[in-house]
Amino acid sequence: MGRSLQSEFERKRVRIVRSIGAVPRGRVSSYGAIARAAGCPGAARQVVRVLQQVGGLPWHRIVGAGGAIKLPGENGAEQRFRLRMEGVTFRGARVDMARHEHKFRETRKTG
DNA sequence: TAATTGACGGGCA
DNA sequence: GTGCCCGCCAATT
Repeated sequence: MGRSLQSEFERKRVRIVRSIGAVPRGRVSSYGAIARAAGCPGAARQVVRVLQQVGGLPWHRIVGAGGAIKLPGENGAEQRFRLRMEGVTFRGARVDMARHEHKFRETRKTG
């Protein structure tokens, strides 16, 4: 097969990028959930790296487990602002995950 | 080559 | 609810 030019890491990164991009407006997902959806369970830190490196992604829709905003300082404030602008509601300092967590669906046909 | 660093996650006191 | 520890992965130093 001809995809040998891409390393395993690069392919994982692509899947992570696509998973992040799949989170619709008004909904959120967590670092760990994105990693799992991309087929890389346990690679939450890798999701962070992608968010930092790749532009044009809905970075504000990615939060910590339980809906915690993990960005420090002004960046965290902007994330909350952007989420609110999309209609996302909070429960204290955290996103109301019960209402806004995005559910990824498997690539299974039998749905 | 080894140690350190991060927008992490989960278990436990 | 909070703080500490350990596991996790890759890039940097």
